[in-house]
Amino acid sequence: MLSRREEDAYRFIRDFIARHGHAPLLEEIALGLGIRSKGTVHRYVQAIARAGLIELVPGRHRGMRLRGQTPGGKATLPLLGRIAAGQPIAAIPDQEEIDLSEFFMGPNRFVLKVQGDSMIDAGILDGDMVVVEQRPRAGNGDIVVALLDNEEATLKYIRHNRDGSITLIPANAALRPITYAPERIRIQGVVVGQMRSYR
Amino acid sequence: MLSRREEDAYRFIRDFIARHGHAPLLEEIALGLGIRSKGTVHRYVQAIARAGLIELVPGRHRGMRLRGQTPGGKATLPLLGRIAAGQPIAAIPDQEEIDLSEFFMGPNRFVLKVQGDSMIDAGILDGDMVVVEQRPRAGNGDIVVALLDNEEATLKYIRHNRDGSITLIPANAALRPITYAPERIRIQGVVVGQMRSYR
DNA sequence: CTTGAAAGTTCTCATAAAGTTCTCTATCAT
DNA sequence: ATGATAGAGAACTTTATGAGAACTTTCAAG
Repeated sequence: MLSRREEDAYRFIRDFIARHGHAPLLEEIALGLGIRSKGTVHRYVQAIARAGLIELVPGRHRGMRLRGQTPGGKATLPLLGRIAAGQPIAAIPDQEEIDLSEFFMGPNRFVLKVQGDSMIDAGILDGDMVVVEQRPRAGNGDIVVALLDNEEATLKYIRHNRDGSITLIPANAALRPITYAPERIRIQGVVVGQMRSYR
Repeated sequence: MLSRREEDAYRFIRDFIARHGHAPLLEEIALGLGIRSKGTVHRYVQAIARAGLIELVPGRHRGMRLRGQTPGGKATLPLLGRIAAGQPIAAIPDQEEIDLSEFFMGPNRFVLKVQGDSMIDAGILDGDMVVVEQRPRAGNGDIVVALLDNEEATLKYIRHNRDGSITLIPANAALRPITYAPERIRIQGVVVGQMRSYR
């Protein structure tokens, strides 16, 4: 359990490492927190290490390493900023941390692993995970998990037509949209998120 | 069996922790309940602790911790199975769960919001979040955050050439790979994950 | 390989801020 | 009446925060 300033120091260290690629000096932390005494900063760093959030190499300059934990065991990562071609990383002022559980969690949700390339032009690749919210209805343009004739499940864009029929539209130039009678389609859920892990 | 006001205080504490990530001060609770005496609040907090609803670290500022945490706070979603065009959802036996923190969390990681289309063919779209692991070196084919001339940050595939030069390769047919002298490039990190939220 | 500046470590001191313990008063239902 | 519930506030203790001196170790320049 860190105190307020200790937490400030921890966040500073974390962002500093992400931005610079190496840990800050005590004096740099002090500057960042508006403190003049590096002795005080040292005390904070020790507390953070004792809390298990960083690893220390005593004596060594910049001798801190992050550990893969966050305060409170919460699944949060620092949101450093935006990256765009042609500009350095622009800090996002309003939001400092992204909470993975808030990003994806919700009632009636589950995850599916995607196989195939039918949604590749929508940025959903083979092997990706999609977060699906179970829901019997969807809006036009939603990406849905649709069960066709109670046999085939597919991941497609959906469009409800005037005549009541339903068109499932793949995001892949090699595939064609197909229109079905509404009774042949059952919507199992709507895609609300997508994630991918590079190994 | 808390009294009415004790229950009020408990609810306030719970909400406060959910909102701020740390426990409130006695004075903050007092303010929230419209009480002026922190002595009174202290009595309530003690009662709540005696009832086993929170854990106290005596003396410590903000020294409260929730107990009996609802498991709803865990960042896991059920992994139902695979979805592929042409087949029903193939249930994965043993209702697996996917832990978002394990999926993305790790030391030295941070998140960037992507702007632009330079990696669109790699399934990284404008507005996506990428999880970056800070690391000064990358392997061929990794997607990296590269700082060019200490000025421009970009997201590209990387290739190390025989002669020591470095080629940054966009995943967008409209853009061309460019080769740079190694001293012009600094690798800020390697993309280890990507996520997107549909609203 | 030496050496000195820079960085980390260990203290002590001071003050502000927060928690703890009291006592006192008032209301209200039994 | 009596005990449970509410609240105020004073007095006191402990933490949290910060400054800075003195010292040791690291690191890089020569």
